[in-house]
Amino acid sequence: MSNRKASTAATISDVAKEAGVSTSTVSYVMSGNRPISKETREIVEAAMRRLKYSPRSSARALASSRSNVLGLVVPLRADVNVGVVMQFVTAVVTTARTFNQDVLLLTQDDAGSIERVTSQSMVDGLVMMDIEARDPRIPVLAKLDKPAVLIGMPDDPRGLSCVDFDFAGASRTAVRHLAELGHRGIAFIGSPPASLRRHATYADRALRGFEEACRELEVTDVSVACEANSKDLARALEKVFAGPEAITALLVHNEGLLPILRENLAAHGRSVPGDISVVVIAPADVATAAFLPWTAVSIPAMDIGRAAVEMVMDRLSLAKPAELRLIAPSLSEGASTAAVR
Amino acid sequence: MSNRKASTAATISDVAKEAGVSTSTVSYVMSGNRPISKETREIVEAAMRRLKYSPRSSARALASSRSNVLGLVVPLRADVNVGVVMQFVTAVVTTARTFNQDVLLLTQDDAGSIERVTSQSMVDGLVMMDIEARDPRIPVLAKLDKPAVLIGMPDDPRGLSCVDFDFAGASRTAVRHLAELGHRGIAFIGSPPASLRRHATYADRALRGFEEACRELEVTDVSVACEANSKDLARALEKVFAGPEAITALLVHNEGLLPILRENLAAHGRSVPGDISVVVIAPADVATAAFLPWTAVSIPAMDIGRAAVEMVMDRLSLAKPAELRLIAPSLSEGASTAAVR
DNA sequence: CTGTTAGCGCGTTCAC
DNA sequence: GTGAACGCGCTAACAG
Repeated sequence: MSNRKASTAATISDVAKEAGVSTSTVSYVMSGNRPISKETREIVEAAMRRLKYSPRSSARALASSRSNVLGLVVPLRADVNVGVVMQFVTAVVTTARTFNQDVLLLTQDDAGSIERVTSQSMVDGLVMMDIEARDPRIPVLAKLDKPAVLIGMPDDPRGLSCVDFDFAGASRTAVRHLAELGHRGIAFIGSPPASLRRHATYADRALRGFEEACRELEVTDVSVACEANSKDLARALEKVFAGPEAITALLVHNEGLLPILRENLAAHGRSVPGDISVVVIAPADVATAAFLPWTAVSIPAMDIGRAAVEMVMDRLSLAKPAELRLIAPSLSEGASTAAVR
Repeated sequence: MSNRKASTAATISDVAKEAGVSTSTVSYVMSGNRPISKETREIVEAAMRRLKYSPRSSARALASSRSNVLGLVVPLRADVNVGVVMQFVTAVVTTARTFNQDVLLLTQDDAGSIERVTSQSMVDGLVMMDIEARDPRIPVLAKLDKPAVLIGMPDDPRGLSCVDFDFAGASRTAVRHLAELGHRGIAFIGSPPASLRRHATYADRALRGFEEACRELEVTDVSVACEANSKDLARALEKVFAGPEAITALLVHNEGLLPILRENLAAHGRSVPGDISVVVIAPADVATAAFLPWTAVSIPAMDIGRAAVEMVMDRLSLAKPAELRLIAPSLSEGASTAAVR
């Protein structure tokens, strides 16, 4: 019986003694790696409960060469959107728990953290956010013996798994929707200049998709990068409306502008959607939380984060080969688009 | 010499062989727990480099009963500000690295995650954000054998270490500043109702500090909770300005409102600071990133996060007793306050 | 002082 | 269902 002073945490051999079996039996009960008779299993489980046993993760990791931890590299750049980042992080952590994995948080600027956690076997795999077109970390990751999944689509994935929202398709969907409403001049208000300069893949691809769609549909297009503040938005709109083109619609790919967009358009004498239609590319909750919901192509942060974790786990457990996955866009109509008049 | 095919990662005994010493010597070279002659040390270090040795963290953790990982519990509530959360997270991760610790990310809603990671010894200590006045997790934490630090000040810390910004003092500082400018009617626009309802300690304390300061200084006060969106802000301002009191200043403790505050005040026919003075309680970068910088009592997220980690490490390494630490507020004048006219 | 020997920490898994 | 080797690094005790 349980007559021990739990002065120190119970170990597997404490449980074995308490249950009157060997430690290997206890281990097999926990892992299920071998069939154990129902009676024995119940005795062991009761002993574990009585001793409040829980295995030391370090011992387990040492013996099994598995940490059950995933590394997640998050960006801390001023030009990325904290809201979107948090959504991804939440999705990754939540999904990881589903696979009985925990998440170690690594920051972009902590150079060498990737090598560190992987060479010390602190993590079984990695998920990386905010990938650039020619990201210098990709060769590093490709050499590792641990699976890595990129959230983003670099030019050359080097055999790494990648998953991302189809930002180009999102732009195309938005342009097509606006074109069908009769708009023949559309402006793209995009990511901050910094994001474009470093070729963050979401920024690049949304812009390219926009330009291609406009060319195909013979729509006049303007595009302008914009920081997430009122001052820069004013400058951007200035540029958009000062041009010779008659702009009657906007595609906005910059979540931080949404709270101030309507007012700034009003300052230019344009009401939404009466004078100008607006489609945004943003997480669904942000798009609908506005005073009037925006017509939006939503960034499915949860789906992307989930897919990223699934892909790491696939490579880990099933030794699946690398894959590229793009998540299809879908447009939901809000109160910010109307037929051109 | 290094004539081994690095088919599998090097271990400490590989290094020992390569250097012609015993494994304990290698260990002491790494830990510095005992003096090693310069020559030996250099031989060992060279061997480590040649074999690209890095110790398995699980083996190290098993032997030393230290994981070198801190758990960080972050809130994912809709009513907390993602920007502030990210700042804390960044501060905690950055500071943790300073102590050679990594950070495991736990989410609030993952019930039992605290017990799980501590009973499995996955973490050496915990940092918890978003504490409520009578937080149900506090008794749980107090029973653990791992040190925990709360970011927030609960009613009864039960011997846990706590650190927070002095929100009450922040409100007092702001009210005093406004009173000195001659304002005799001040409105407090606070956290979302949800935060107040669950008594998030920052929300409660900022409000209480405001009310006390107004009473002391004999200033007329109104206070209203507010969600971070335009619609609710409109309602809140309605309430503030419809009352019988002559309100000439606002104290805003809700970061999410800042991008839309100026426009909404304009809609009420009030310009800042001509008709109404505004002080905000917000992270410094948010307050200064606005079109015109706000007069602000800044939330020093970096300082708080750093202090939290330092306090966990103190308790871990130095076995220091629990302490309560409040970080003093300081007001920086921006372009949103002026003498009453 | 400097280096070594030996045992430990705790699960996992293969051979019987 | 069990015994025992194993994974890998730490450190107390001991020897030169």
